[in-house]
Amino acid sequence: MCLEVFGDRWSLLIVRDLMVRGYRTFKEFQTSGEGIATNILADRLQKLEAAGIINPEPEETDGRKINYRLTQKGIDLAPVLLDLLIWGARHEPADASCSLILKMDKNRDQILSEVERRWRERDSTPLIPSFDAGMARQLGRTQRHK
Amino acid sequence: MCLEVFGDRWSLLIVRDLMVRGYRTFKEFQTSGEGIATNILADRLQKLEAAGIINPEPEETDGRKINYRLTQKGIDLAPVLLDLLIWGARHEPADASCSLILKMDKNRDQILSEVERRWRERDSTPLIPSFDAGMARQLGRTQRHK
DNA sequence: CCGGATCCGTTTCGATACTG
DNA sequence: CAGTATCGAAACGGATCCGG
Repeated sequence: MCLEVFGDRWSLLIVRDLMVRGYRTFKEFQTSGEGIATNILADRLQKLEAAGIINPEPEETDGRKINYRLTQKGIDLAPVLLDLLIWGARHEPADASCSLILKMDKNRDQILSEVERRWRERDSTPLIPSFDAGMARQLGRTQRHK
Repeated sequence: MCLEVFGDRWSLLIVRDLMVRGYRTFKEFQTSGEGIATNILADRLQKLEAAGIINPEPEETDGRKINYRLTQKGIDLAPVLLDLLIWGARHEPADASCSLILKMDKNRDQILSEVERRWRERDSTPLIPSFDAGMARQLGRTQRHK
């Protein structure tokens, strides 16, 4: 079942940050600005691992550090996220990045293969900025208290 | 933000049942087999309405009955669900319907326009059975107690 | 009957503090 | 840095009640 990923407020954000931004470590997620609590973060990382979506690999140079990385199954979520992004752009009040995102609908396949290439080659340079911006807006925390 | 839909265990199931199966009424969702509590169901229907994803319209012949229906914004979620389904089929242990679903990847556009046509013409006949089966397997409740 | 609303016990979440 | 421990807050689930 995929309700470990969807049906949860954080898992999708983690996947996004791994895929679109170049996040790798516990710390990066923690200070991501979304304000996830450490225990929840730890729990979600575990569950995503159990679901075969991410994989923790100790860094070679420094055994203490752990680098989380999407598995093939994880990177295969890219089409879902991209469609979600397009959906949001289409129905959100107009905004600068929306027209850019809607253009992405046209080169859908091209963008997806670019995402996959980056993942395969461990290329962590920032992805298309409007992709990131759109994702942030679309999936951003809903600021629920104070 | 779209976290009213994703980031919740039930909303996506409701959208699925509206889109793929022909569900329309409170009762149908309630007895859907997923075992949603009536208060939660009422709450989610309200929230989906507030998000502009569904629309309640009283039936003409019988004012008591209410028919819930996806809005344009709601039916536009079809690509996301379809990709989610394909993702699940690709990574779930092989199963009869998987190969069918993977074929859907090829006629993605065709299937999406068929879904939209059904919605536009209020055609509630069952959709491609393997679509439904896949969705049920993919999004089905995780049987969490007893 | 249908579409909820209300009450209440239980489970899960989340913020903060703390630890190896 | 990468997590546990704790504990109050919120969400959930079951049962029951209610208006049309």
